[in-house]
Amino acid sequence: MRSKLTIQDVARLAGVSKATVSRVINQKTNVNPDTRERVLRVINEKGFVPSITASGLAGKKSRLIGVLAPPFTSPFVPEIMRGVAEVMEQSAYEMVLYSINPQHRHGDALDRIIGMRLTAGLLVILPGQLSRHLTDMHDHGLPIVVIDDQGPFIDLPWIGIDNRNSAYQATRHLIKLGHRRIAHLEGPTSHRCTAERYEGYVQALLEANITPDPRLVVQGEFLVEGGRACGETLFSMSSRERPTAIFSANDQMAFGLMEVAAERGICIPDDIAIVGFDDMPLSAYIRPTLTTVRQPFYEMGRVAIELLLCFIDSAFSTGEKAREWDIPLSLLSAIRGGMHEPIRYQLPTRLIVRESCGAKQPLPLSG
Amino acid sequence: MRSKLTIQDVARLAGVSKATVSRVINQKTNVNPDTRERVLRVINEKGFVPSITASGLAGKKSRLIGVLAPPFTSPFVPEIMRGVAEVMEQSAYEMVLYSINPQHRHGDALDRIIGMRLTAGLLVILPGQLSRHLTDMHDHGLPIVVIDDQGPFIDLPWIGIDNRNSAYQATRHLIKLGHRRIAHLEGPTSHRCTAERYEGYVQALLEANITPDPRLVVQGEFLVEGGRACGETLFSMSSRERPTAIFSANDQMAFGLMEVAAERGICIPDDIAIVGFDDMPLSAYIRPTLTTVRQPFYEMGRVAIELLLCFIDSAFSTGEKAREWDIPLSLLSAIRGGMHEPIRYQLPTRLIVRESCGAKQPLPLSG
DNA sequence: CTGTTAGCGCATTCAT
DNA sequence: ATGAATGCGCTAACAG
Repeated sequence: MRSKLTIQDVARLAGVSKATVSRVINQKTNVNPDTRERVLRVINEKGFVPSITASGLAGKKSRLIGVLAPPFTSPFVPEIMRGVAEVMEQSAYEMVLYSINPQHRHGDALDRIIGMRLTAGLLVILPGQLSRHLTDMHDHGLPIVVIDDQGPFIDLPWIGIDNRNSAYQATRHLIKLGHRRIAHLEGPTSHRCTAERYEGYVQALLEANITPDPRLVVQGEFLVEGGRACGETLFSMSSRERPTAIFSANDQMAFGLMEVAAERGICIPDDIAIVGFDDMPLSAYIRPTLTTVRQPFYEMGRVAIELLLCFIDSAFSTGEKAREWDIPLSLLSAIRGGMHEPIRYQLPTRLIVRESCGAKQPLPLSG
Repeated sequence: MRSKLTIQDVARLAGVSKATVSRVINQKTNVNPDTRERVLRVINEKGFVPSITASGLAGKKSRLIGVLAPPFTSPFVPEIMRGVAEVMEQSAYEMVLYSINPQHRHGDALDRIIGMRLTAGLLVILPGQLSRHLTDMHDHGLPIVVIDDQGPFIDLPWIGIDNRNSAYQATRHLIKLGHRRIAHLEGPTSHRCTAERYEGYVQALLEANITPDPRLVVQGEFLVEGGRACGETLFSMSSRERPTAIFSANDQMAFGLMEVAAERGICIPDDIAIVGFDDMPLSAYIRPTLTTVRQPFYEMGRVAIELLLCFIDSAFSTGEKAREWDIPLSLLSAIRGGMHEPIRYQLPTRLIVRESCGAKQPLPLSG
């Protein structure tokens, strides 16, 4: 193994000064092409890798990106992280991972993280409510991008989906299949997406001249158990009142619903049609397979981290096009132009039609 | 947001020297309790957090732990990471995450990671074969702990399970249920665990005076698709030759098996009993629920990171150029507790009995 | 016990 | 276009 080299060593071997080596490393233009070549050869031959620590200290900028995420066992986190990791690999940054339990207060942890000034920016993946700390940090210049399910109502650069419209499409699908008595499993009120998905549901009903029936809207906590409870309630209704279809605000609750249905001998989709939300890995495997709204988690991760790197770069350099991202021009100009409207990017969802709703084949979402 | 403080500021506010502040921060004992108290008060009041970057540079030791992991979408990674993250939260270290695609050659990535000397140690989660780089690094003093499925045959501190015995127990369970024609779905030969699990399978057969039938051993690549192919093969056998039970070397292939069974109207467990390996989240939900060997992924993560922190601490506490690569042999053996045998922890697995094997209730593993 | 001094490896002025 | 000098925030040696 090569023993560790410093810029000093490279400078000596290449017959130049440390400053010149530093210039080459940092892609400065004011270097003689000849000299550059010589330095680069030494660097490659010896396998020199600059110390990220020292350069961070000296340059007053870090090459680490902090990622705050809930425990990986949350069903959607792995997919988001896959997108994040792929982009990070291509970048010059490394990722520092902070696992945050959303149940606990994370103010302290945040303080520690920010206070350390270890990272050049923060990607925050947080379901549920957001800490006020984050807005403070952002206002003071720390680049932050948030992925959450709260909808575009926060004051930070935000990546998410259009919950309202997605729910609208899901419900509309059921209506187009002929259902009139459509129930809705809400999530907890603490999540803003709960209200949005509910609104989309109601909107679809109204458009079809169906009067929303409050008895058909029941609430769970986004967990299987809550779905079970709701199932017990709904399936106990008299056959005249019982819904013929259910739109669940997430897949997990739909699973609970399906369990209860199986136990009671209620056939899906013949007796009851079900549509979920999220498209978890399990949803394609459970029997019957679950029709659901797919959230583009992988893309959300990619876009979020790309946006964050954008911020960081433009914070460092004076906005010269540092890289080419597939981010809409409007967004880029917003970033660079220093506009004061918050940046919000809603990624498109897609209705994945499977067995649980009784449709024999996928229908176009916009149909 | 508090503006950034340095040790300098704290020193001034507390009326002591920078060195003293540093001593307090680093829990040195040679500080007057009174002085310590005063410094700590200032630190807390002002919310001072030392720069991990600067201290890393000056102290020649990093407070970052590198974690090399395959993409999070690998089914077992999230659980391992949960264990890792929980331990990290309690420690003074931060985690730098490197996502490594096991398909690609990861030598380059490793070089970059190691060369950067960013991290004080490495936790490596790698299915499949291990890079030789890692052993080199370790021999030169970089603390490393490996979690993999290769069995205890590598020269690095290792956390894993007893594949052979686990497979033995799984097969034995099927035998105790009365099965004599038991097939085995192997994994790819590139994984050492494949051979081990096969050995455990054969051993159980032999102990029960069952002659292993080579036609009943088929191979997949640990993926659902491979399981499907194996299913086609096995279920096409004549009723006299067809196995009555199958032990699959992992759950994913068992899923493929179950799909084919469903398509052919073969009933699990009445027509065929199935046991898997891993206990993936899906395994408890798929119908029928899958009997399988549970790998303690969460615990593996915990134990691995704890062991690694142990190494790192003991490397630091000996004080002598602990982070240099050309570490004295004496120190290396000290890290290993003076023993020269490599450190290997095999965590216990557990057979989770569910519906797919036909047993009506859990049987004790040791029964 | 505590203050002083000297770097850690690099980026960034200044000079030239 | 290049080299010399200064300092990032902190730890570690050495004195007192």
